[in-house]
Amino acid sequence: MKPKIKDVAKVAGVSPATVSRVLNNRGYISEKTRENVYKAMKDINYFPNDLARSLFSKRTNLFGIIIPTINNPYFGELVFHMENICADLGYKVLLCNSLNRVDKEKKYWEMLVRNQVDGVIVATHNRGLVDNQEQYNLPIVAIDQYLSDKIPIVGSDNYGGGQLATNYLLEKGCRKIVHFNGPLDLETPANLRRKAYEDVITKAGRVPITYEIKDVFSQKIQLDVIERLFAEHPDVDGVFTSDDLMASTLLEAANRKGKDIIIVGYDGASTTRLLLPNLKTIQQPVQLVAETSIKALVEIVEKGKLESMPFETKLPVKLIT
Amino acid sequence: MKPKIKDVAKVAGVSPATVSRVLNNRGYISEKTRENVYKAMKDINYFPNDLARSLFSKRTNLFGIIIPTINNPYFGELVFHMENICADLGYKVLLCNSLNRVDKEKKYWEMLVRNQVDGVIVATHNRGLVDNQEQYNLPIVAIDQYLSDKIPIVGSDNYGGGQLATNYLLEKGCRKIVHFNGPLDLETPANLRRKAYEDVITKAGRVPITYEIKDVFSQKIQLDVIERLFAEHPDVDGVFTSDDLMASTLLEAANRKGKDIIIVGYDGASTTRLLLPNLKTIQQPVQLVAETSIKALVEIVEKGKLESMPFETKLPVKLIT
DNA sequence: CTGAAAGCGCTAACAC
DNA sequence: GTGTTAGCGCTTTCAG
Repeated sequence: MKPKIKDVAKVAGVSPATVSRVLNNRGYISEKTRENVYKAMKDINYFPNDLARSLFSKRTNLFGIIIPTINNPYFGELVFHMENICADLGYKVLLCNSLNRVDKEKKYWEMLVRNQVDGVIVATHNRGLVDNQEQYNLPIVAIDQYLSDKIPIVGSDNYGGGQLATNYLLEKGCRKIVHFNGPLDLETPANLRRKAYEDVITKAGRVPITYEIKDVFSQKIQLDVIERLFAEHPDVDGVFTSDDLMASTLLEAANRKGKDIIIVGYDGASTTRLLLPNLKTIQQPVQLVAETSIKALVEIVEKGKLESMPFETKLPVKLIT
Repeated sequence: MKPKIKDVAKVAGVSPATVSRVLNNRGYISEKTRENVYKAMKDINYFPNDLARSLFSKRTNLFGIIIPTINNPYFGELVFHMENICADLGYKVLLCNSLNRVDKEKKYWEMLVRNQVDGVIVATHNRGLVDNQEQYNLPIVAIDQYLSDKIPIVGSDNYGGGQLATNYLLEKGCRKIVHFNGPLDLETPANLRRKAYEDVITKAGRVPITYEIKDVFSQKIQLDVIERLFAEHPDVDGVFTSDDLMASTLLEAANRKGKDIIIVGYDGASTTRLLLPNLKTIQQPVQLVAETSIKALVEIVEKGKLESMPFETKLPVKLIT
């Protein structure tokens, strides 16, 4: 049986209350008893039960992080940083891969509530769940996504990124510049990448050509769209894709076809940079996104509201060529 | 204030015990009251407090997963699958990125114990921590790593993979085949990759040439070693690296130097395959590793011991060219 | 400075 | 079938 506070008390010859005080550095305790208690804890190999403490304190120091999938260079890096920062701040991370499936995500929300998490980071496109969030009444910070006008957002400068990418392609002398984007019905700020493309292209006196990839995580759907692109615009010589994985797939397909296309992706995660160092991309400040969002969440949790930062934060991106 | 069982009871006009019974489907309850209770829960938006339940039941349905870093194609995919399977089985995942740092890992262990996790999956090289694990007295399953003779291991067939890779390079007619491996002082089964290389090369009547990369996660150290390789063996024409990231770095360097080298990596994670589809590699059955290890852990947790599988499981790998 | 006792939210005997 | 009560491990008034 695991030793409990009572056991420590017995060994140290004091009352449970005293042990608790030592544990929490609360109230006045004589040096002598404090030592005794510490020694007793060591001796019987005692570790406090955080469940019991949390039950009382109503704080778990637990955050839920909901993302589509951790098996992705960007989210992998994002969660990596988040978890790191959390560990430093004394928070623990419950990982939730929703796969962008509403049913899964709903279960996760309920699970998180039941586990009394102190707050949640959401980076999924969860339409139709907003009411839930309100009902749960939890501190939440959203990553690059509008959930409700009460939930703060942290993300990158999507519009700026789209401009950077498109302008780069123009400068490089591309004649026919196309854009690939993810599902549009999701109303995420990421759609601003496309908007920027359209604006820049239009301003340059050209006609925007865009393709929508309904399911970003399906390789097959991506290939179908690429096929269509090559059929409809064989003379394409520049593409801005709204993420690096699309860019990579396209790059590969273009190589196979012997096509010379300048491709600019989006995200610039470290793994992608490592494996595909030559891929041009708009790099998001992942670590900064992690820091900013976790800091915001902690503030809401600990102070009850967000003070030190705006409701929506747009972090600067960088063109990498 | 969050509603509790007592509130539900009041609304439903029954006692807390009855509500609890409904919640747990325990004992006999009349259809009538059951309905009433459900309705009350809906009405006041009640969610059970799993902390309190766990405190009583001594089961949290929580697993800790300790890995070096989630920001890595292989571990990202591994944890993705693990979390998925856990979710299906009703377990939750506490994510721990140890960065292979003993101090961090030690903290994680203690944290997991205090949080009363039901079990732990460890995929880190944590020398000097074994005694801790025994002291904590927790169900543990290790991924590709010897911890103690009591902790079951799940991994891939490292030796077989090493053979596959080396034989492939021989068959391709490589004259000078070199091997890159990670830190050797760690005594992991992964060292069998190198052993297999040495055996195959020796049997072919050649002399093994190996380079050790002391820190797999440092790009700089990798580049230094590559530099050394090119200086010492400019005629190298085949390399088997003990992971794909090394392979990628080497590939890049070789391209820069205009060297024609056949490279075979190890891992074959989906992200790597996506970004670098032409990279030859020994692919680990990630999903199977995840399934096997989680299933083993669940068995230990729920039945008190491992019955359905051997103490050490070596899952088959595949050569991808 | 320290102990006794009540309570965090829930469950399981034990009664009726 | 349902209610009363004690207790999971811990913290914190309130006494002393």
